[in-house]
Amino acid sequence: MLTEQYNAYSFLLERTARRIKQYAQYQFNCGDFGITVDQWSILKSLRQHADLSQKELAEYCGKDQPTLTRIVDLLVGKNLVERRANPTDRRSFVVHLTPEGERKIDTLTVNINEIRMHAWQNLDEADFEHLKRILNTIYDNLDIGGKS
Amino acid sequence: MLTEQYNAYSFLLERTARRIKQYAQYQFNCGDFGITVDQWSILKSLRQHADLSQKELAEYCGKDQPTLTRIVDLLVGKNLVERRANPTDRRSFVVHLTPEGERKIDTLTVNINEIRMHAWQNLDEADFEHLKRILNTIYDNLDIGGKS
DNA sequence: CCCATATATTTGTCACACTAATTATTATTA
DNA sequence: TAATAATAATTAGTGTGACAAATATATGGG
Repeated sequence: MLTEQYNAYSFLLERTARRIKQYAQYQFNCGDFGITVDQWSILKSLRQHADLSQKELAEYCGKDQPTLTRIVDLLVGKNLVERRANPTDRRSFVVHLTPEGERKIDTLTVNINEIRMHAWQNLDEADFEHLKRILNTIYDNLDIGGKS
Repeated sequence: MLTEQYNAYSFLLERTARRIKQYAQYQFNCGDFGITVDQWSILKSLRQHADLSQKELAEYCGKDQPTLTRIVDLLVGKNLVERRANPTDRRSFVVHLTPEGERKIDTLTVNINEIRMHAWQNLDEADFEHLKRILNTIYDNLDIGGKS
């Protein structure tokens, strides 16, 4: 049965993704960063695009809205971001980095970049290009709703 | 900042893995398979290696033991597997496919292989080889405990 | 045999993903 | 304008992942 191999590839991909996250989270914990890997990705997104609405933030980070709501809850609890009224739409908030959030980013950026780098040892530019193309191909193959 | 790109690669990999699982689960739900993607991977493992202990099963599936315990609980609840006493070690069980579990596998295998295949359209053998090598390299780069 | 240590499983807690349903608000259109 | 549909955010429910602690059993050295 030849199609069995696709199961194997899927497995390999999921396993590797889990390991990347697990490794990063492990290092986060060792360094007492006081934050999870996913929370960090929200902060980083806000640094690059200030004051996004939760919906925009969800899309940008590739998370769904309920998940994003909860992550924002946790970040609010840590005083790293705050919800501000959206002047043009009272249904939505904009998520704003607090000064403490800004400081957190400045403090951790170098450490975290170094942690992230570990995954990619022994690989070269050509590998990255391959990987990027392959992953994007897969991603496009699986567009369920066609909402993009 | 050059190291930022590694964040992007990590993001891409996690996003693609999520999408693969999400797509498969979506199709599982559409087909009323009555089972999750992870539960399916347990059943498949048992088909290939009958009557593994939970620890062996966890290792083989790449899940940790508490997670596996809970998935087995769910499968037991659906009468697809059963826990049997391990004759050589009273601490452990062996997980055994019930006739209903066997039937479930036979019924779904063809459908699921087809679902899995969708992810890999527009890719060729060389791509698979690249991907496999790159993912395994990353996996090996991130061995935390060195327990393998 | 007794004790310390190791192992297999379970339980508890927190975080995240997905679905469905709810609420409040905005946009549309009849 | 009034009714309807669409949208942003939330909540609830289930499943999964990681980690720590608890329990029961095995195994080794004295």
